[in-house]
Amino acid sequence: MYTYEYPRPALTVDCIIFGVENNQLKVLLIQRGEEPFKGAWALPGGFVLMGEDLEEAARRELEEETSVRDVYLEQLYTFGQPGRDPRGRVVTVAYFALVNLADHQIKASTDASAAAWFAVSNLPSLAFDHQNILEVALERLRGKIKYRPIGFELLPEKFLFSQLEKLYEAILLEPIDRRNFRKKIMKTGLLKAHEIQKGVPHKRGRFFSFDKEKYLSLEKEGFEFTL
Amino acid sequence: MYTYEYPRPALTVDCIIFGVENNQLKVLLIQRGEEPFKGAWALPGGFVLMGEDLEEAARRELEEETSVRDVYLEQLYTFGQPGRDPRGRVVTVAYFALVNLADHQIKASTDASAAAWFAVSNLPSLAFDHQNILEVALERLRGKIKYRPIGFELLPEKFLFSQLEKLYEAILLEPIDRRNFRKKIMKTGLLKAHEIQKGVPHKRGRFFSFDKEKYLSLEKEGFEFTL
DNA sequence: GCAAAAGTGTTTATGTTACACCCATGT
DNA sequence: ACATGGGTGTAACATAAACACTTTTGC
Repeated sequence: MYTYEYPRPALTVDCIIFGVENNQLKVLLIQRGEEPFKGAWALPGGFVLMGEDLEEAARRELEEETSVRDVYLEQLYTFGQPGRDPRGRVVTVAYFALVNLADHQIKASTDASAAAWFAVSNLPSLAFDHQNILEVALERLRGKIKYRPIGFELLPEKFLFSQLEKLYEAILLEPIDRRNFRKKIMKTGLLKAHEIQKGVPHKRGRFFSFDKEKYLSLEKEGFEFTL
Repeated sequence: MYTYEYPRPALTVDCIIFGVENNQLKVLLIQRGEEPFKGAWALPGGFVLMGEDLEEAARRELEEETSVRDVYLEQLYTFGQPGRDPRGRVVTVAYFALVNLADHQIKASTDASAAAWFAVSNLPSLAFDHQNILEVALERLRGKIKYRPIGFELLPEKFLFSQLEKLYEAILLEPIDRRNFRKKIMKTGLLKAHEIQKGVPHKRGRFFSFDKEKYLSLEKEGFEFTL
């Protein structure tokens, strides 16, 4: 009956996957096995299939190329400047993901010849306009972490307060006052206390976890998590 | 040389155009002249051409369908759920625009048979998933107006303080304390004073304009405009 | 003189910042 | 005993919230 008769740009998804390791913010990149930019590092991504929702496509590519599953994923921005891909008109919907490295082993597969974590402060040069995309993602992460509790997605289920603090420092690149930070986070009532750390050559800290259910219900009533 | 051989979704842009009239937040809709949803109200939009950037496409459609030009425009979100268009797979990149109704006369043209402003509190039922898109846009507007000076885009170049205040009330749907509001806005130093209103049957107010240049330079130094 | 909108300051409460010392543990 | 990171409170300061009356004008 009705169909569209227009030339169509190709449509892809690209993923910016953030993780924290050694108190540094890192991004997962894959090394391209094909031309163009063969051998260069790039964001994992690929084509959106016909019956597939955009987020679904992002999750599929994420898993195919990096075996990352069940992570926080959010649409970032759509990049469609003509000329961004030498093969022709390609529009890409970028997603950014937050994973905790402790619980995710990353391995290359499918058409990615290798996958590796790079500190955002020390990136290789990237294929296509991926450097630009990554900068937009970083900006979003730095902005959003101040008013949404997404930082917890980068930590293991149970974490020490010092880990949370160093996470914020790693992302925002500015020092945090330990006492004030703890007061503010504690006042939200969203951390559950767990057992105490053991086997360390100094005073033992307490483990905490983020109470996501409680957050989601408070959020509905207008509560805002702000740093 | 290299080309992509994949089925391609059709790619469109849709625009959510906000304006304020009689202290009410309104959206510009067009009445569809074609099937599907012939006769229904919809967001103005259309196909992205092959050599065209996404924002460029949005501006073109905006002008073709509503003769709106030179307005604030920002990418909102990309909607690509299979089934959102009965004609087949269509992915749309939504943009939202802010215009001041005083300076823009809206007329229908091209394939839109009519264009009209609707109060967001009293919308007709919309074609496709446009109601959902509009809700996302409203959420963005309500969030962003609190931390970026975008409200001024909805007012004429010179405005009274009371207009600014009513604008915020119309968008946020909550009352504002006139004195505190004025103090906060004035403290930014971003309003330029102009002449005094005349011909009104009550005390005359002063006109102000927003100093965008000053804002942009302060912004670079880390200044944040927050309500 | 009345109706309508403009303009203005002070007090109180709340939130934010700055800051330094002792504690517990493994080696 | 020492090195390492964990935990804690208070005072000063800054920001936000609550609140009501007087002014000017056209009719």
